[in-house]
Amino acid sequence: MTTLVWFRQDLRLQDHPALDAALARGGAVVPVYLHAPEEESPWPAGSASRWWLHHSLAALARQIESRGSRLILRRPQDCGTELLALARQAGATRIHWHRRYEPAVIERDARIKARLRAEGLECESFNGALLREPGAVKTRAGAPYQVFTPFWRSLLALGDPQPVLPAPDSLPTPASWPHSLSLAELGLLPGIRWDAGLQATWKPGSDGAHERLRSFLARGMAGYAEARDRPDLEGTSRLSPHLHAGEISPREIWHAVGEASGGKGAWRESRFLAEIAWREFAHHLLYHFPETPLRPLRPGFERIARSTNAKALAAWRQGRTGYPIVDAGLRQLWQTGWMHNRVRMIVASFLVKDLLIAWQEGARWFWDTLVDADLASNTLGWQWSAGCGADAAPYFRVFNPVSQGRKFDAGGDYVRRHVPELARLPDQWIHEPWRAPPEVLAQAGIVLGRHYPHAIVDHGVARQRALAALKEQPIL
DNA sequence: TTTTGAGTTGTTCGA
DNA sequence: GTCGAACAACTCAAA
Repeated sequence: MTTLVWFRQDLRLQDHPALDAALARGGAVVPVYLHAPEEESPWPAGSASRWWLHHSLAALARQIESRGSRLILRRPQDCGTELLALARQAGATRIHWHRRYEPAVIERDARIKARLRAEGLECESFNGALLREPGAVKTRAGAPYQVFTPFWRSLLALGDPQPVLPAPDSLPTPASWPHSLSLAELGLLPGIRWDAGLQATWKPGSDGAHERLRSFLARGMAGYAEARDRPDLEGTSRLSPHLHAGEISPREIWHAVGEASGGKGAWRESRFLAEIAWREFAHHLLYHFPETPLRPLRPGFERIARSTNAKALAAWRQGRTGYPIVDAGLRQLWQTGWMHNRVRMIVASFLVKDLLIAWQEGARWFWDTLVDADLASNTLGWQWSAGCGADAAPYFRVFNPVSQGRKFDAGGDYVRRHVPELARLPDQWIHEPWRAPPEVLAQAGIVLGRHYPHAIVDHGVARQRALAALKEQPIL
């Protein structure tokens, strides 16, 4: 009896319930990955995500091969048809996969499952991505939570997630293998090789994920709550792209935190696991409010007048707004496919409030450029910043890019790293070069408007404009 | 059903 | 320099 294991956002062998269940039944296993971006419209993986996916698949294929098996790659228009064909070619009677929670994917998977069953195949899906699935965490009234804190308390009350499943030592192979494309034939890598910065920053794959987790836990959790807000430090785990690709599971992280703390103290309530819980919360919200990637959770916000200033949007994307911390963030994103969380909030506030541009524009840009682009987390983050989502920031909370820079990048290291033309500016002026005395600018080799742009808006003016625009809207 | 306390991440102003 | 209040009103979740 042969089982197809359809790998999706679960590119790992450890803690893999779909694979584990296939092995438990005995018989051969055929590991399959299908690249079908048309079926994920309107959110097919962006360029940075595809780069990650390429390398993550390479890592997974190596792991599978080291266990005497193969990863079959295909590039179908229609996954249902392809799975059916693969099952026939491999003599498989069962198909296993892990559930995903994006609206278009849920719909597609339901269609596929019905079709495969109608064709006489056994189909089973599992939870491989979340501590608790949507539906497991509900208010007493049975409704989905829309506020994080009670959600988190409720999640904690459910206790520890199930123990981590070990990776198998070997994978039993079928009598004959279906044909596989080469990884290059999936066409995931960019035509123009802009990916040097990504290559230098990341190690996609399960091994890379576990190295990150190990070094993060070794630094200790004591200073995390403060260090995580400092873009100039290595204070965060940087596990987000690994989690998105499923190279590591949240259950593994949960239990690893417990072990690292020796099971002592309030490790379950730690700030770090709360961040893992935010990821869960984002998935719950996406599941229960599937229209939110495109529309505000709070409908009153749809009527807010928004600018369509293409030049301002382009300046924001390119990191040429004239606000150093904003530009540093957007350039870090462009170069490394990632941006520090604190800076994500700063650039989001700047786009949505200072420039009055729709949050959806920011979400789209992040979608294409982030290696951790995740529909649930990206949607939650942008709606939170725009003030139109769950647990949203109040409308009058407008980040000041200068004071945020001073507070969280006091020494200017982060700005200097990503905006090298400002590198010689003293700390005092690094976050507001327009206020530096002319001789200081000259000494730093900067002519504003030539080496570094003038600020595209005056934050004081922009803040007042944003407050007025948001205030005058009747928020139903 | 109604009430009540609370809600990740801020800024500015004036005492 | 420091501190508290104001910046709104709404919605959620539980009692």
